[in-house]
Amino acid sequence: MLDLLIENIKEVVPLTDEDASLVKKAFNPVQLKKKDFLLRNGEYSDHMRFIVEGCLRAYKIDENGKEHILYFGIKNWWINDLYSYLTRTPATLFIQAVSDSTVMQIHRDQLNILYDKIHMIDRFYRIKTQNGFVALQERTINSMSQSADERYYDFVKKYRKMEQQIPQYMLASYLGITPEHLSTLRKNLTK
Amino acid sequence: MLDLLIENIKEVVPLTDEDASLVKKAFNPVQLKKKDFLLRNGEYSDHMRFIVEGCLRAYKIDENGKEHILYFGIKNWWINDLYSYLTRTPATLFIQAVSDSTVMQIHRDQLNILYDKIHMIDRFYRIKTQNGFVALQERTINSMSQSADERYYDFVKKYRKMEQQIPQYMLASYLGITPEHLSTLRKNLTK
DNA sequence: GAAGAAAATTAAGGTATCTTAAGAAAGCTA
DNA sequence: TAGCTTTCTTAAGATACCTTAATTTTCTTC
Repeated sequence: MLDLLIENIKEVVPLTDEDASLVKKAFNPVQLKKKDFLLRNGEYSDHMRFIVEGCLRAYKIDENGKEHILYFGIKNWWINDLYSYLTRTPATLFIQAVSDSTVMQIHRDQLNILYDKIHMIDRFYRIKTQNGFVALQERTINSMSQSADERYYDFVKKYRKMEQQIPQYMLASYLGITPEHLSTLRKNLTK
Repeated sequence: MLDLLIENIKEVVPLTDEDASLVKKAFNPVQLKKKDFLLRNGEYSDHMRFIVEGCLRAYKIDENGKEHILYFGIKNWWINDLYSYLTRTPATLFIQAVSDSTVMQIHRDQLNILYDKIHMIDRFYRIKTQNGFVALQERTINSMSQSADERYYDFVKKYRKMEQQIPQYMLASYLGITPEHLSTLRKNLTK
């Protein structure tokens, strides 16, 4: 499990063996059963989290009680309520296991120590966050310029693997439409 | 102009005088008249850019020829087509001056040198990007869970200053609605 | 493998936002 | 200040997507 994490980092920045060993010591595993919560609205998010196995979703519940999924995460992805983590305020997001999952997490205090000791850790999270920003921006553009069926079609094309792991009503929530509407879209697409 | 830039960095990370001097040498000014482009679709985005004065917008034109504004930037903000910058692919965004503006920019090659020399520069962009990510995520949530008039109301409340600098049709584009619709929303709000 | 729970489908009526088009207001430039 | 261009408004008809509710299908659990 730790090896996957170190590999993930080394794909982006170099680490000495000593660095890698420091990193390994700082992370702890969390096991989640399907539907378990990694984080709930109102709790503090004091960890950065890496998915070793499984599938999770980050979502928000609005004032009308509706769920809005912000993103999914699978093996090798990072997932968090970054706002809550950075500002040390209670989480506004829920993070829940879509299937049985394993996550490696590091406490903020530990990570801050690593930032100071290892220049490349700062760089790693810079690059990861930049990539995440770009992906989120892409999504923002698409949700502004495309219709629901185009967004659905693109999602399936891009994340076929993920699409097979998650129920349709979650995909609908991610796409910003109702499950009923997604259902009729699918019917019309296969016609 | 360079002082504003250094101040902006020092608000987030410490810099020695020597560091600051290296940073200063690496940035160059760009003057823009209203409606001038800092970047156009198809060009390469080889610089990171900091706004010293004025107001700019980053937008995309979709396949139907419609503009979608991703964000505005004012004094003290960073603005770029980060995707293009990071992947060295032609820009998909336009960045244009909404009013006469001054921008300080650094070439990727120069910035990469700074990253290696100054740990704190890696950290600075990590933190800036994390903040940007969080802001973009906030926007994504709002566009999924709020109606157009709520989004308009929130924007005005949050960015009163900016709202006064930009024409309404740009605000409509940012909010993801037509200028006609924004116009009717405004009429109904003040009633 | 039966019973209950969760998810997906279908369809009818409703609403937010869009499209088109035309006219009014405001902002530049000579 | 006049004339031209850009921006904003108004309104009517169109459409994408929503809401509600009932039915069917699939998944879970004992």
